[in-house]
Amino acid sequence: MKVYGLADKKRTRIQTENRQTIRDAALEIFARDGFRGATVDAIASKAGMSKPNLLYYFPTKDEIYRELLQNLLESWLAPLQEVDADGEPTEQIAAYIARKMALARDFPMESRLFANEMIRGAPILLDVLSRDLKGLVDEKAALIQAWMDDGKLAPIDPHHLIFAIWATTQHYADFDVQVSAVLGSDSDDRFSGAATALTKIFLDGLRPR
Amino acid sequence: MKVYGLADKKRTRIQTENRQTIRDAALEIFARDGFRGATVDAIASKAGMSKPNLLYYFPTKDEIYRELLQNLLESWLAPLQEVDADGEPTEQIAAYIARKMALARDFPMESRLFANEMIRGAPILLDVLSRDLKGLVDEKAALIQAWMDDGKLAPIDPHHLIFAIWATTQHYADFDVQVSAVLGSDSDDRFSGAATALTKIFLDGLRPR
DNA sequence: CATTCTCTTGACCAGTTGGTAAAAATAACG
DNA sequence: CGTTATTTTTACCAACTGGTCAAGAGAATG
Repeated sequence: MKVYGLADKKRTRIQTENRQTIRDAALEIFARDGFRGATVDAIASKAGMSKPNLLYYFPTKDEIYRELLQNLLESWLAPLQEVDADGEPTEQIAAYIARKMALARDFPMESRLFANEMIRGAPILLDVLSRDLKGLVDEKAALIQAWMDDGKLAPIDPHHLIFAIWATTQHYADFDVQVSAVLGSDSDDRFSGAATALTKIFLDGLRPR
Repeated sequence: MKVYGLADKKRTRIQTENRQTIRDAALEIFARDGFRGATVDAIASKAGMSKPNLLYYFPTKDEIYRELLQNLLESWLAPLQEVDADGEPTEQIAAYIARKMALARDFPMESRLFANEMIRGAPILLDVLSRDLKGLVDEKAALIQAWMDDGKLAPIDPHHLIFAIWATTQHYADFDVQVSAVLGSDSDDRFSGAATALTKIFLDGLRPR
């Protein structure tokens, strides 16, 4: 019996365990080598099983990749969704930066997987990007714009503001080698230092008051 | 006669042309698929020549990749080097952002190539990162710190400030699909809008004055 | 404990991979 | 124009690629 049927929900204990082991291994490999550069053998080896055994749980390399991206998107959109129209604007932005920063710290491989998919032109995610993501961003951009119109925030194109928050936070996951080569400090210090600096930059900027 | 000798400077017209054609093709492929995902066949095909023909000009896939990274680094460090200790601080920062933004606009594939190398842990560039790059960044960070100590800029960890400028500008090259899926506007508008927004963010921040 | 269902393995396959060798075609040059 | 050096092609190779298949090992259940 094949295990990966899409509507199939009755899973054995072994199935549940092994599928998760495979996901974990695949995330590492895909995040580092990209879809084209990753091999089923490498994933199987990291998962501690033979290639045919892995392919018993997932039918194709493609299917593993798609499932990883699928799982990723939910947790990826959450921090922006939580931006609250009823909150205090600068507080909401600061909290959003903190949430994204925590995500970069705790799930760096997910961030790199996403970056890889973007760099190669988002062949899998393009649809969901221009539908769900665009919808959410437009909605929150409108909210931020309203805050600006009320004079509660300085007027800055809210779309680019959101991009800037994405870019700066994800940078610490995607370019971790570079950051650590330059800073040298340990991982915890880097992320907490980054969080402090980014909050200052986004809220107050560089020009002295 | 082999063509790729390192100390070999006497190049035929055909050699010069074909080596450049290969570099251009390889940049596209490596930037999209990463080192592991790129194939010599794909590069040769994009360059309009056969695989053995390509390998007459570059001995290995590795060699092409290394040469691209080599060429890249010079133009990559330049904008930061140009930050001038004798200039007006906020002006210098703004000009640096503008230079980096122009680079992202005009050389997006170079940016993606670099991003790919970082994501996979910088196996080729790690040394030069922790030597040359760290040296340059530390030097300019000290300069920025001096400006802050003089009260000419608000006090923000200058290393993280530099990272933030890298992240935000390169984002528009590396994540171009995402940005264009969300914004939809044409490329010129995206980049000029980004430049305006980023300058405001970095100089004045979000908190209304 | 026998039987059925699940899981794992080894052997295999066709296509692709990075790269080589030698010959054929072309260009450069005296 | 003949000769030499450069460039391109054709044929090839061993290793690797994603994936299949059938048989065997192991677990679950009556």
